[in-house]
Amino acid sequence: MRFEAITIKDIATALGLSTSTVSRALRDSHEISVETKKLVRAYAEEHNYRPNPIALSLKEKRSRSIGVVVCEIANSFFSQIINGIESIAYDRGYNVIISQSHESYKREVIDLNYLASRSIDGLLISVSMETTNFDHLKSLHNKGLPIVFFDRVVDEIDTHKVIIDNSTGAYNATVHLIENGFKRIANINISEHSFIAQGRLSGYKKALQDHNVPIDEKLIRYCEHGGQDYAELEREMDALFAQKKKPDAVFAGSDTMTMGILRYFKSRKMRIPEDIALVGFSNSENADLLQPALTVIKQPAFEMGKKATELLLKVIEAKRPDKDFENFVLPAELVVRESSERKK
Amino acid sequence: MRFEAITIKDIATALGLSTSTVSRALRDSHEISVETKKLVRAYAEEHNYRPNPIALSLKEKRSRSIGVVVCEIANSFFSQIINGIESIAYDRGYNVIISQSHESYKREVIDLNYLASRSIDGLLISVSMETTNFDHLKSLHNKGLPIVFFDRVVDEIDTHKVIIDNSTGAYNATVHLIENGFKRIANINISEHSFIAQGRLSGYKKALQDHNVPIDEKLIRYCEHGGQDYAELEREMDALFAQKKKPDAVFAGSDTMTMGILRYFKSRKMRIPEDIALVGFSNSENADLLQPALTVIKQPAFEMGKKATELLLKVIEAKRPDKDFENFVLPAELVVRESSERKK
DNA sequence: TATTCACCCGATAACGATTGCGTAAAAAAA
DNA sequence: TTTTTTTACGCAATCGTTATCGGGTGAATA
Repeated sequence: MRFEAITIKDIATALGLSTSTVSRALRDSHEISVETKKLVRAYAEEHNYRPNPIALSLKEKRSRSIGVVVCEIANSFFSQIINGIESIAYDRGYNVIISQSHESYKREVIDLNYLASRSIDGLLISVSMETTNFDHLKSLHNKGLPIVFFDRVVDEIDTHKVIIDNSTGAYNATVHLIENGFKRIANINISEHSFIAQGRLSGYKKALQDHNVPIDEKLIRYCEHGGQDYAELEREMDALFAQKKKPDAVFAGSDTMTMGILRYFKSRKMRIPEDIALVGFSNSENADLLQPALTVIKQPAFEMGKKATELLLKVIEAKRPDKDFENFVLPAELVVRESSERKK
Repeated sequence: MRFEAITIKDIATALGLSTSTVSRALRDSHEISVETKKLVRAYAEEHNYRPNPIALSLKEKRSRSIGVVVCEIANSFFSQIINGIESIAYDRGYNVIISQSHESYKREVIDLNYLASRSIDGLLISVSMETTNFDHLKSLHNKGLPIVFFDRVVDEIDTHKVIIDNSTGAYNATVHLIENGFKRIANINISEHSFIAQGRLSGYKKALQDHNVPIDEKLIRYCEHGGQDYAELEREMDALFAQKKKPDAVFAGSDTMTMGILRYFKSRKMRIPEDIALVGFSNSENADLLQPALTVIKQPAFEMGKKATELLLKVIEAKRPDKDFENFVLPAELVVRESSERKK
């Protein structure tokens, strides 16, 4: 079952012209007479002619499509980013091919191979949490594939990057907890190796230092898989609460983990914020409807997608390689709700 | 900045062969000698040769990509469906181009034009809530584009369809409310014209009839835009509660509306389920974390995406058109939680 | 009258890969 | 030895489009 469309050749034979003439007429070349143009345009319009993008791609050596790799699209933060990406790509005539790594390094490598073989013009990627070796990305980058990193970026590759100000976001959240009277603030973070976790950890530590709260390394824990796997999160939480000096607040380092921790507390009948306060990174639209309404650090995901795409298209459409790369930093916003209410 | 890959021609000149020989060697043709094959394969391997999919598409008149149109990807139900779609498409070597209609008819038409111009091999679509005229779809279908509908299907177009058993889902939810002692059960539904709303409404009515609860048309309301726009939902809810005989339970017809209604109740300080019970269609992963934990009708979204994709690929890859179309119906599952607890 | 331009258009090659057909050389059969 | 067959490869067309080059016609200029 195939779906056949009208071609320039069809128009040419129908009107007794050559394909070159038809092509030029449609592109409004000055070397075609006004009558011929009219004739061709009318026929094309009538038969709903659309240039074959595949033929164009082959000729122009560009596919007008960009690849996107994220860990998971069923995650508010990333689906909002994708909305931002699509909003720009769509306007500029690019289509977007989305792949999910599901936080697996292996899957990320496969995804990239696949995208490269689909001859994408450029790549937008937020690397998986498992990824510590970046050779697959370096190799593509060296071959000249335009790449823009967003959110989880790779320091060692020199290109545009769009990130959240993780450090300030974490700082503000931690300060907020300190000011509300919490003393033992735990930090459950994503993979220790990740760029994101490092920023968030530094903001957390700086806030404690600035307020003369001692840093207790036992209150800092990491989930290598970012809490995609609830069992992993549960293990880390159990370890955290098995300690003698228990935390009175938890600051969570990702959307999935924030929800997972909330689930953990509820299952253990821990009252929030009376027994334990909770603040976390989250872009859920419904954080205000949760029990309790959650204090979150919200990230400008849509803007991030937009900005990353704009930068990528700039590189793709640049006549000559530009070595002047941007490191664009977007602010995170603290939204205060019940889950971090002042200790009585 | 362009990203150049090795071609068959490069291999041919490097080895002093013709492109035909190289092509045949790579496809393991019997008319190429064993040594030549070895030579070519080794060179291709070493230089990481990948056939150019665009050139193949042009030759084979197929793009190995399928278009997907949904209203919104930042919606658990649809992002889970997309996960299902990708899981199959990926394995079969197809890539997926996703477009969002944002529940706008106009945008849906633009999306389809765009996808058609990108020469997709097939289309998976859940039509927008605004869409009542299906000419844009009929036209593509008549031109031979393989289409499979999912969730929000179009009756008048004869092709494969994958739907949820909306009627039974709604029936079970309504019966559950009746059995828990609720008497005046309102139904807030999506656009009245939609296939989905009709199924859900019929299940709702049947449940009332089977239990001798009178049907009160004043308790049935529709949101044309499906609650994407909170103001619209608010207007309908205000109208519902402005009545003398107020409802004691609400059954909501979509994910967005369920969340919107919960927000509405909370903002009016209405207690759930004491003042008003709530049950709704929702695929949110976190319905159990809400206040109160929400009784939902959960749909097998991932399965739906898988099934629809399998059917589409069957049509695309069929040698000859098959007129025997499936109407695949998936069950919805009622998950009981606090928001519909028995009246004291 | 001869030359020079515009003007308008067609033929051809190219993008990368596949494929039917043709053919030289080697091997097998007569 | 001659003829036939087999082996192993190259040529060229094709998919749809555009860029380059070249050419014919008629009018304006020398």
